[in-house]
Amino acid sequence: MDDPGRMMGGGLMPPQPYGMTPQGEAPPGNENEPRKQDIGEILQQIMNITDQSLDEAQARKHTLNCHRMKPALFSVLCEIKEKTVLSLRNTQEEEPPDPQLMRLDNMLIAEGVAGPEKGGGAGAAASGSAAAQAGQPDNAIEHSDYRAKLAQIRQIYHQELEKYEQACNEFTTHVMNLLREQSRTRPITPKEIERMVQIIHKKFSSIQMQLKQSTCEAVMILRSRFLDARRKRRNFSKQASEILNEYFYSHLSNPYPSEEAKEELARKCGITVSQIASWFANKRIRYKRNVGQSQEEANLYAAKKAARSAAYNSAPSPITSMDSLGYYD
DNA sequence: ATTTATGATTTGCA
DNA sequence: TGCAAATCATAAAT
Repeated sequence: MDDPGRMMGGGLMPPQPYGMTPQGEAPPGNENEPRKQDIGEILQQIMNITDQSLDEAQARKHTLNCHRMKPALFSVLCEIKEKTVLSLRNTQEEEPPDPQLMRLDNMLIAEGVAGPEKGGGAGAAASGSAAAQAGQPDNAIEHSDYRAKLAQIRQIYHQELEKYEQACNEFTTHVMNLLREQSRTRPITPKEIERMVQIIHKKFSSIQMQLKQSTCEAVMILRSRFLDARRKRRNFSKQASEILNEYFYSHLSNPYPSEEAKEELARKCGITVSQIASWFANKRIRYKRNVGQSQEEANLYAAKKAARSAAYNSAPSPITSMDSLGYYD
């Protein structure tokens, strides 16, 4: 008999399935190659995106977004980010209020530039009341001039500030849109967007600080120009000159007002006692220099005084005290 | 642009 | 310290 076993044995030889690989380790090299290539390509496209025209870029973006590898790329980026974000964690610094900026802000408010719009400024009001004992057209004129200039500065300041504010907002929304759009392609947390916004604001606020700086400078210059006595001399008001001249020509024989008289004149003219003294010193020396020419003026004021005396005699005015010194001559 | 008027400062005197 | 005189600096007029 035959040997079925043999047959069996031979027959049992497992058939070699050609071309049939055990599943699993099949084409790792085979498919990895094109994937790498894809990513490189995609990255290249991303890099090039800024060089392209808008329409083109739009189209490319679209194809990128629809690319079958996009989710993979996204997750890779996520992974990378996961690793690096830890190192970025602590870059979250508290925003310390800049002392310099606060100084500028305080000053602008104090000067009435940054504060309430039509308040007129506390400083101006204070100095105004300090000098408001007697009606003083002189100071009032100077003050209104000062106020006008200050208002001008304030207007420009607010104008510029608003401009910056607007530009900042515009830029911020622009960047936010950009980031939001990019967040479809790469992972961006809201925190990051917030941080970016903060950075932008910081940049713009530094520009604003420059504005505040120069505004402060302008205010300082304005102050020194108007409020410093010596810098820019201002003539006394017509009224003050009248009063002084009347006194001078009424006391031509002895044009040396006493301390009390000086105070009275200072009060009436709205200037200081030392200014009165200075005025009389100048007047005396300049009168003496050319008595002839001053004679006309002397007559003028003598006539005025006479007229005033007559007016007083018929209807006494509420003005009192030292004024009566002008009566005799 | 130049001159004059005028308020402020400086100097020296008593 | 208060003043005269000279001088400075700027506003106002020419």
